Amino acid sequence: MKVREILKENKIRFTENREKILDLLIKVQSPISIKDINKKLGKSMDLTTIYRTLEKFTEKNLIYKTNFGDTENYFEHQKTHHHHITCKKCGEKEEVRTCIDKNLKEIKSNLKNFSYINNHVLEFFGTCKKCSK
Amino acid sequence: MKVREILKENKIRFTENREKILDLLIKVQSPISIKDINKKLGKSMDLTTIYRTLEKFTEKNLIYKTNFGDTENYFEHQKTHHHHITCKKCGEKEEVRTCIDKNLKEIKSNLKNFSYINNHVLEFFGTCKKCSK
DNA sequence: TTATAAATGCAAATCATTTGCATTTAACAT
DNA sequence: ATGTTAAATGCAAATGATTTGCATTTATAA
Repeated sequence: MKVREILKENKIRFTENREKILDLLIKVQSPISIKDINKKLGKSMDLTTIYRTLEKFTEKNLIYKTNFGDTENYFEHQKTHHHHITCKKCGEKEEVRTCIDKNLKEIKSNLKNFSYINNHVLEFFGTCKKCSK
Repeated sequence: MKVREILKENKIRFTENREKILDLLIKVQSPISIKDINKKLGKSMDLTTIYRTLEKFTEKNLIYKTNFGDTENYFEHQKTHHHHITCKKCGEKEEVRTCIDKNLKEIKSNLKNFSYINNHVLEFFGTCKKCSK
């Protein structure tokens, strides 16, 4: 699906900047920081715009916003929902196809003060094989 | 168990500051920000010390470090492992006793480049009943 | 009791993120 | 096609959490 349509479906006004950013995220298919988005786009737009755009995409659940324990946040477009495990020593990452979704119904039914779950952030941390030698 | 023993077990040198911080976290049993720790301790120690202490406790898995989508990080001592759901509108929180632990073996067995999982961060977001009226 | 590595406090620096505001632009109605 | 208007953008400056360097203090083990 074209970015133009995705934005329309989600009631997000189409702009060149948003197209560039979403195109990039769809292509990359892995978590990327604001700084790196900026670099990859040849610093063609203001950092502020990137911040605001990603915030909007995240609100609409178009992308997954996460954090790997370091200072900056990461954003990812996911064709299929998944999470990651990050090596605490070298930062290497691997996809984790978890099945927490299977538990969602049960989790929901146990909630007292919430009517529904919008999204969740799940990250694993460990030591990769290289670093544990 | 006394803080003194906990620290010893985890090979963390005992100090008055660490005792105060861990005592507080054990008492509170809910996520608390650095600022609030500072307040609750009557600003009796430097913020830097709190940062460094919490980092150390987190490394040793004595406490759970997390983030609820806002600017600051939160730290929690958990008698029984759990997570939270946070209302996107008002920030209200509720405990979520998830069963992701049940999935850990399966997750581990699917990892290619990791020898083990050290810890995980899981947070849910949604709308609380009050706010969804 | 002493030696020593580690912890602390303080001040200053860092760095991701946010804000205000003037300007530009996409979307929609005319 | 054009004008209107709310929303998006860029820029500069502010914010605020977190980190760093360094001199001083303190807990631990010989």
